[in-house]
Amino acid sequence: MTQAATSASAGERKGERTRRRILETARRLFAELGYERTTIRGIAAAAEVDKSSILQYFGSKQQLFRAAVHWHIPIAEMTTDDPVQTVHNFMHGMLSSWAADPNSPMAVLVRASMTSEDAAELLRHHITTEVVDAIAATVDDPEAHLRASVAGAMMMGIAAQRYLLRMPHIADADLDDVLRLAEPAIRAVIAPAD
Amino acid sequence: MTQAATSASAGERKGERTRRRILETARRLFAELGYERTTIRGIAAAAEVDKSSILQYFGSKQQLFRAAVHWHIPIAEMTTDDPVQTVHNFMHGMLSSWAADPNSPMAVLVRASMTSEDAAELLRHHITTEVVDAIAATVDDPEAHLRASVAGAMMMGIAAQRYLLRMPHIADADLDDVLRLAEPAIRAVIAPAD
DNA sequence: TCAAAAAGTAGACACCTGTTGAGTTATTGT
DNA sequence: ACAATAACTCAACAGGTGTCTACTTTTTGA
Repeated sequence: MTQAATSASAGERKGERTRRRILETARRLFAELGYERTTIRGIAAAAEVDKSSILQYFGSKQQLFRAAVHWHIPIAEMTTDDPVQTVHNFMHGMLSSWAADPNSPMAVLVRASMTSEDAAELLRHHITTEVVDAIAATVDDPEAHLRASVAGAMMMGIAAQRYLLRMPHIADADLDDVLRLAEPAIRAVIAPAD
Repeated sequence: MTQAATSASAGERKGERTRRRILETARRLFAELGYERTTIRGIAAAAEVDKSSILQYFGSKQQLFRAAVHWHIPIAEMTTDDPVQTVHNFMHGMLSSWAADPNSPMAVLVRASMTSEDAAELLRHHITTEVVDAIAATVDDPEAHLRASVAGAMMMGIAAQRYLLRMPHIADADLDDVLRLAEPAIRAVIAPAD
């Protein structure tokens, strides 16, 4: 029982495990409470770690937050020549990912962006360079970027009210029903030709 | 110079003036910073009032917040028989009111609802009973409430990204352009007949 | 096996929070 | 003019925050 017993699975340093546990717990709490109400002491208690360890690993609360909300959107696999299909991919991808994991980095960031300028700037940059630009590229129209932005805002509004705010009717409905109502509308925004 | 000099305009008690100044300042700060980051001391300093006066007038921070976000939507004047007109009234009314006053009670509440369950509950109740139910009443469809909710979510998404998050393209565009793109889409959600 | 390095812990710090209660000043009705 | 009352101010409390430093324990590589 020298080393193999506790360090578990792969030849993974012990620190990696706790680092990941901190990150997962932080994501969960940031998602539930927002940036301000989430405390380092709270994360430490939930992750069964000392508060000092968190600072040791991530430096500061801000840096921990940045690490927690870092995510990647597989744009290449979502954008197609067909706007109908593209809208469906984005919409379904976003909503089902939020449904599967209420603590998804994007949900956390959206929530925090309302009260933290730092978070807002991260979100603006991410959404603009990855989502809006990608959608706009598939739209042949002088207002392509505005159309993509409006469509993105609509999607985010639906996602926010369903998963973050949990508004009565929209949160209770089946995902398919929401998509069935929303998709044609969003398509109308980005597809001027129709 | 006994009383008319300082108590100003109407036969208004002195307390009314400061009460209103506190409320306006609170609205502004709650809008800029959200619920958590807005402090009673900060409001007191900005309103040039002692911190204790705020508690004297409103009891607690929560009660001050509730007073600050209390607003009324003139639904009766907005809903018509024509869904096209109704959608326009709601959309234009909401966006232009946010444009005119960035510290409108609704904007403040939307911002705070992301991090405060108390604020979220206020928003849910207000939106559901006033906006969603009103729109749903004009739609003849078994899914009327869901349709109204999805439409409302879209509107809020646009307003939030334009005025709260200040997303690049959607915040820079003319209001008319945004309305021109968004209205037909939202109409498509609540008017199944078309 | 055993020193070196990594990981984890305890305690304190300086600061800021909402809230309270007692005391002071200004404004009111008569 | 003057007592009654409303409006306001001051100082302090009890609790919570992020972060730092010094220390102890555990894990690691030769």
